[in-house]
Amino acid sequence: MTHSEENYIKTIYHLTAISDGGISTNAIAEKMKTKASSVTDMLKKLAEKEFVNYIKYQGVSLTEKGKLTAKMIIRKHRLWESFLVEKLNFSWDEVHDIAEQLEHIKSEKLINKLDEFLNFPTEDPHGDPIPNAKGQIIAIEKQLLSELSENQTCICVGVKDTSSDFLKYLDKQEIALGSAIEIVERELFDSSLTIRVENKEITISNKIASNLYIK
Amino acid sequence: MTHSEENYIKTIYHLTAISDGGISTNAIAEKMKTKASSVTDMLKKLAEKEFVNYIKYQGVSLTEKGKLTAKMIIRKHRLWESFLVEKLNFSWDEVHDIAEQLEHIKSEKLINKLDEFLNFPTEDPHGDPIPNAKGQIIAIEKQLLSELSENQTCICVGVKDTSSDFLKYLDKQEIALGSAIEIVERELFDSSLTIRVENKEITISNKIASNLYIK
DNA sequence: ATTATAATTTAGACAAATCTAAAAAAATAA
DNA sequence: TTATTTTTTTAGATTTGTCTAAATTATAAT
Repeated sequence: MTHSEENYIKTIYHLTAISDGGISTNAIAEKMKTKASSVTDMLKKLAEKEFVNYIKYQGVSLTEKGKLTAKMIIRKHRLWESFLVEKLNFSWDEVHDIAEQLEHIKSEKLINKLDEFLNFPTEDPHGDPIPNAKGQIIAIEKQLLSELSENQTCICVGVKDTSSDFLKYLDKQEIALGSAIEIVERELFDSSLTIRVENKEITISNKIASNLYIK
Repeated sequence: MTHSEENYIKTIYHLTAISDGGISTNAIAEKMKTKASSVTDMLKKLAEKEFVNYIKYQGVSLTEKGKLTAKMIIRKHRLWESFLVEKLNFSWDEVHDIAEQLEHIKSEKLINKLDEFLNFPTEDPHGDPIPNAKGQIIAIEKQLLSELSENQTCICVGVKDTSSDFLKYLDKQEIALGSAIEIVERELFDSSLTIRVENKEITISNKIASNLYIK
């Protein structure tokens, strides 16, 4: 498994989660910032190695072997992110790029010892579930803040968008995983929300609210 | 800097420590288990990038830039080895291969935070010095056990050979960094030593004694 | 000093991962 | 249904790091 092969498999896995049916060559190319022709080449190789089901012009999907491989890469990525935040005191907007590198380190023993060292966390610093050593994912129940109505209260359990800009905005507003949020008012015109967090009232746009997972 | 370039620079650095003058193409090829022609190709590239001084047929040496690069790679390698042993409870014979991968992770911030997390260690699990953030190496005074005479006592501070076989042998004999060792008898015929470690008397060959650093 | 051997470099080839440009197939619109 | 546009694939080139085999240079031996 090369780094490149692993990156393709991971990308296909993530794209599968948000769209049904075969994943298109272009969708992969766009996500990976590469050219469609490069994607076609790689899909042939991954099909040859039985990580994907691929039929020309008809998109691609992961085989069981491919899915397990993807989940193990994601497990590594999220465990390393947890390590960086929990143990090395990185902030949650800094860890993605480093974890992108660390996820390719090859050693089953390492990742299982890291898991133990971190006390078998079930979610990473962004609230995303961490697959266990068998590749199983126990997803917690969650919904978007934008789906709640006035006067309801909830706990922030994750973010949908994980861009640095969004995460820094949340830091500024003192919204973190575990924060208690109460919906004070919903504006009908633009669906913006006035919420109470940490005893402060702030107004957030619908775009913000629809990128915050709560329960 | 590619992984391959980093590996060549590291190898040249290590070979420089044990031999004077220019490092030969063949020496590098042997150490890296590759072919001399591949080494020649890479030396040209490294010279182009000013990591090495290279004159055809006359061997190679690191420039100041190359030396600093080498030391930063070694810093990463040894800090990760320390992490694996201290925090993840790996034994000292298991960490080399994993650290070979981890040493290529690119993030200055990561390595400095790791350094801090480990409390700025000065030696790795094999007793080798860890270069600091500026690339400075503070080497501790040490000599080989084989150089000591009868009745002298000392403390084990490192190993010269770091092969898994040797380290496992030491584990079996309960010799670790920090162990107090007393020379009970030296056999003239083969220079083997009878030593007292952890209140046990054992006999070790000269080969063992000349791979143990003590002070 | 000449010859033989060893070390090193060059030349040319290959695999992996990428790209551009052109061709082919599929999807969409008229 | 035909034409146009978009998507996808192919063909051929490029870069990186490697290799083998041949040529060159250096070293050692007689």
